[in-house]
Amino acid sequence: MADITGTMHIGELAERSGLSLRTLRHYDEIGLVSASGRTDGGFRLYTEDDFDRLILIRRMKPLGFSLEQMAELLTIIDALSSSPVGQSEKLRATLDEFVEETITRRETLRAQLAMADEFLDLLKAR
Amino acid sequence: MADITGTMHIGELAERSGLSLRTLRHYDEIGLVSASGRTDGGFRLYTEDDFDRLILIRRMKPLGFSLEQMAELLTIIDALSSSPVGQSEKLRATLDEFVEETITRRETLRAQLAMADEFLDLLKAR
DNA sequence: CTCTATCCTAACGTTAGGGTTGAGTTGTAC
DNA sequence: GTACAACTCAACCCTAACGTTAGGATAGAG
Repeated sequence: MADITGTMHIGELAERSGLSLRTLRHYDEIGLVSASGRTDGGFRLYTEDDFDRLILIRRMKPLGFSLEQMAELLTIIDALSSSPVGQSEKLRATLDEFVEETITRRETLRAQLAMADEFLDLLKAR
Repeated sequence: MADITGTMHIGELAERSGLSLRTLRHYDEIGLVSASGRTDGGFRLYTEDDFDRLILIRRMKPLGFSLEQMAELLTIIDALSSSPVGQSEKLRATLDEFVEETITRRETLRAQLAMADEFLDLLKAR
């Protein structure tokens, strides 16, 4: 095995993250969260960092970002945290755009919640 | 023409409902909101009632029901409002199930909103 | 070894529409 | 009455984000 200590198979990651096996394989396929390694037999091996990435993604999902956008955002965050202390204006600008987008989408979510309540009242009135 | 007074073409309905032409045609195709008539030339004709149905659907959408489920619910509501005053236990039971489901989904929406806020905090902390 | 749970890839299916094409329809303008 | 712009039609292909088989291979306990 590629014995990186503290790795898990896809099943454990699925259970811990609450995402389906299919979803995890899909994320691996498109490169959103790739398995950090493989066993000799071909089983995906995931690390604790992979888990963290997934949690981030799960929090992003309700906002309706595409998987591609999420990948982009993760790339930016990674790059920012390992950048030579300064000199990353473009990254920060893009990050700020993301923050703006997120605020907008959050507002949409709030509006949807309101609509849901209206709808519930309507249903109950029957 | 099939001159039912107070009808509109698909374009007007689209504008008033905020839904796309494609969406309206799709809803017609699957029978979710069918045009109440057609011109001799084949243009869809929609009534004010069709508009009301659409508004209801728009309110349901954020809850994540499938179009099929929405169709079912609309059928139930229609049947209930035109039933022989009593005798509609099954319908009412199904309606109650819908209300339950709606409450659950509303809760999910609320949780997602919370996740969105967590995510925003996370982003801003960078 | 063998058994069972878990994992693999490959590939087609699904939902809710978006976009395009080429042809027909409406209603206004003359 | 005819021209014509604006609108509409059906039919098609396309997309994202998985779900769903199907048929095999692997892991690790006994």
